[in-house]
Amino acid sequence: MAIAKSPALPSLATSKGGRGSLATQVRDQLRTRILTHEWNEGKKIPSEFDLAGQYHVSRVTIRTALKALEAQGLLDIRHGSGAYVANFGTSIRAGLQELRSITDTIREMGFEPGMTHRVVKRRGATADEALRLQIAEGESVLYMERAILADDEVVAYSYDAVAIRDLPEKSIGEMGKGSVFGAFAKLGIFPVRALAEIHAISSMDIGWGKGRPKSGLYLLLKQLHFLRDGVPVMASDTYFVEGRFQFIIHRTL
Amino acid sequence: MAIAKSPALPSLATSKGGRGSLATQVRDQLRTRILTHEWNEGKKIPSEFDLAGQYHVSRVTIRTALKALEAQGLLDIRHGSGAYVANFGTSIRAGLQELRSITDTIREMGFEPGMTHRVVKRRGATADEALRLQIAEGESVLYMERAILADDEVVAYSYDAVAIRDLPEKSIGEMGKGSVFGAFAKLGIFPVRALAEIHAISSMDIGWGKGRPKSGLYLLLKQLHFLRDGVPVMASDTYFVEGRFQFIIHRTL
DNA sequence: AAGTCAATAGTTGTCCTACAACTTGATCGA
DNA sequence: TCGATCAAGTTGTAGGACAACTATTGACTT
Repeated sequence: MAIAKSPALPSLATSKGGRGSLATQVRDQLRTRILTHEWNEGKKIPSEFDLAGQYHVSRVTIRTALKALEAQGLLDIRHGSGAYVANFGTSIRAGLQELRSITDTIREMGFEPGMTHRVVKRRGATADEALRLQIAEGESVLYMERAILADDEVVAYSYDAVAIRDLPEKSIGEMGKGSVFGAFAKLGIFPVRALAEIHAISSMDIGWGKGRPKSGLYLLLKQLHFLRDGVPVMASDTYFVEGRFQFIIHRTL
Repeated sequence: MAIAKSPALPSLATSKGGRGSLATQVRDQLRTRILTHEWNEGKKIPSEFDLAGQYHVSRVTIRTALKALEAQGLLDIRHGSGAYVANFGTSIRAGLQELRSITDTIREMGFEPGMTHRVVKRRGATADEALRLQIAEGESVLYMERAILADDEVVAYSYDAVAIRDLPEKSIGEMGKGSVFGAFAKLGIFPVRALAEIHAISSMDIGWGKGRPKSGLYLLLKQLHFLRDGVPVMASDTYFVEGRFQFIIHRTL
C-alpha cells in the first residue's frame, strides 16, 4: 500500500502484496493520487485511454476503478467530457456514501410519508445561510420549516433555505406546497449531490407541536445541495428525532 | 419508476423517461427487484450473461449496474461464483455506504492517532452481545474498553466484544495490544463488511478520564462486523465525542 | 461586430468477442 | 472414505469498434 508517486508510477505487477482485483489496485492508487492533490479540485484527470496506458491495463479496468471512485464521491464523471475531481475533495473526512430520499425511504419501510409546513416565506439570507449558499447576506431566499411524518408521527423537523437567484415565482409557490425537488426538475435544475455533516444535538428549541420529543435529543443532518458545477442551491438542517429513524451504514472492504 | 415485475420485465426502451445512462436504468430496475425480494437474501441472482439477455443489453452494461449495487451494499459479487443478495438486504433502511478505518482517517486528517486500553479481558457474553454475535449467552468473548485519540485528545470511546469461538490464545493477546484486525488477518479471517446504526446519545456514564466531555453528548456508532459468509465476529459500540470528529456524508443522484 | 450554425476532435458509454482466473460440484481412482 | 483431478459455470480483463455526448473552433449570416 505504500505509494511512490514520482516520477514513475508504482508498478502494479511489482507491488508484491497486490491482493484484490486489478481494478481494486488501480482504484486504491488513483484514490491516493487524488487525496494527495495531484490534480486540483474540479480539475479534469487524464482520459481513460491515457490512464490505461499509464497503468498498462485495459480501459475496462480503468473504467471499473473510476466508477468505484465516483460511487465514493471522489470523482465526477461526465459523458463526453471527462472525469473531474469532486470540488470538495479536501473536505471529505469520514464516510462517503449515498443517502436516498427521506420520503422514499419512509415509503419503502412500509409507512405512509407525510409533511406539514409551519413556515414558508421569502426573506433575506442570514449570515450563515449566505456563507453556505455563497450569496450576499440579505439576498432573497425561500425559507421553510417543515415536519416530516411517517404514519402521522413526526420523525424529523427540517429547516431549509433555498437560494432564489432567478427562480420564477410559480416555482417558489410549488416548493412551498411540497416537492422542492419536483419544482427544481421542472426548471431543468438537478441538484446532483449533497454534502452533509452529522451531529448529535440536545436542545429544547427544536421542533414544535405535540409530536415534539421530551428528550430533546436529535441527530442533525446539516446538508448542502449542489448542482453539477458546484453551485450550492439549498441548505437544509434536518433534525431526526432520536430513535424514530434508523440510520444504517454499510461498510465494505 | 413504476415497475412491472411479472411475467415480463419492463422494457428499457419503452419506459419513456429513461433519463440517465443505460447502466443507470438497469441498476434502478435491479435494485427494485432486489428490494421487492424477488431473490431471497444470500441467494444467487442470475449470471451477468443471463441478465444481459433479459434486458437486451451487453454484459458490460450489466456489470456496471451490478458493480454500482455492490458499492451500495445490496450485492456481494464473488469472482468465479456469482452475485449474491447481501444477507441483510431487508434491514437496510437509510444510507448504504463505506466507512474507512477510524485511525486511518485520523492519520489522513493530519493528526497522530493513538489508543489507550482501559479494560481487556475474557468474560461471558451478555444477553445483548450473544444476540448480536449469534452465540449462546455466557459464551466466552474478548471484551475491551478503549479510548481513541488524535494528537492525545480523546475523540471516541469504544466498547467492543469479539466472539472468541476457536481463536488461539496468542491472537487474543495481540488484540488486546492494539490491532484487532491485524490479529484477524494473521488467522486468515477477514471481516469484509459491517452493519452500523447511528444514534445520538446524551449520557454521563460514557467514557472516563479527564478527556471526558462535560456535555455528555455523543454520536454512537453501533457496529457489527461480518465475515463474507455472514457470520458476525465482532460487536463494537463507538461513542464519538460530539464536535471532535467530523462525519460527512456524500449524497449522489 | 456580433451572433448563429456547422464541423471537428476528444471523451465517455455501449457492444462484441475472446480468453484468463476463480469457484463449485462431479467424477474417478487409490 | 478420502483425495486429487477434471469439467462446467461465472466473474475479471483485454482489445477493438462504434455510438452518444461535450467543448471548441471556424465559417457564415445578419
